[in-house]
Amino acid sequence: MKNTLDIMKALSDKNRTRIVAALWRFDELCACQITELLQVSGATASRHLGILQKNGLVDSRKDGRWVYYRLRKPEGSEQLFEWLENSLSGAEELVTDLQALIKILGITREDLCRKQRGEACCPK
Amino acid sequence: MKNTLDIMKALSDKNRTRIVAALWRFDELCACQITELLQVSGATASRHLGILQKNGLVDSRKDGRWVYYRLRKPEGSEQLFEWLENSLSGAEELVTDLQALIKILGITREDLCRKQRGEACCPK
DNA sequence: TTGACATTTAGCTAAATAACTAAATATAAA
DNA sequence: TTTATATTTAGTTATTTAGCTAAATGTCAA
Repeated sequence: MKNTLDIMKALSDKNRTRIVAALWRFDELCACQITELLQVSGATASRHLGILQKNGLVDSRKDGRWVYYRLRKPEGSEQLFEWLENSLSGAEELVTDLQALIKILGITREDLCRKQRGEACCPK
Repeated sequence: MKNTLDIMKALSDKNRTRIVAALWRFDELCACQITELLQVSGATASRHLGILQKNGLVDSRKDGRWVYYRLRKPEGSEQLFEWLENSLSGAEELVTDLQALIKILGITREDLCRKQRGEACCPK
């Protein structure tokens, strides 16, 4: 029972659902791209990713200084994700996120991270 | 998106999930029976029922002094509930709840409510 | 009409959680 | 090796939420 509740709790936060939805569209995203998408501090993004990972909803892969995340549907959660995907289809926030992600992916990771430190540098 | 998150939030509380599971077994239960099952104050049970109702997960029917609740699956939530039912099947807490409910349903509502006021009166 | 009583609402407290900043860790480049 | 930097962890604060008690509401029965 605890596990069931934990999975729902992990998914019932707006920022974490936005992460999941982003990973539906783009197979793999790095922490800094997700930080940029959510417009929160890196530490906050990291915590949300940690909660998703702890509950088996994402996997991470370290590549040098970057950590990449991708979705992982826990055993037996197919129906939950089908519902979630249907239920969220067309959600305004996620359409906006998709557009933002396209821009974010057009920036090199180096520039993106520089941007996050506040040094003006990137194409808008 | 808000509605999707609200439904998951409503379901990711242990006591509220116990209410939903109880209503899977027994079509209709009154507030005092749910209060007895959860072993919380009447006000707390009422609040949980209110949250479920606000999010369209239960319906209520008033009969004199008693209010009866039954499940209502919101449009398009079939997969969510299928997952929830599978995911919770065999959960220890719910097996215990089922046994408790059988006893609770064996007590008249009058005695039950007297029991809740602390006056020793009921068969254990 | 009055009193009893099931349920809900209001107001409070304690615990959980999301956000931040700063420090720690780990990797790459100079 | 030293410096820069991507991510995580620690520590703090603010918000949310679950629980309680007490008061309010609505219904039944005397």
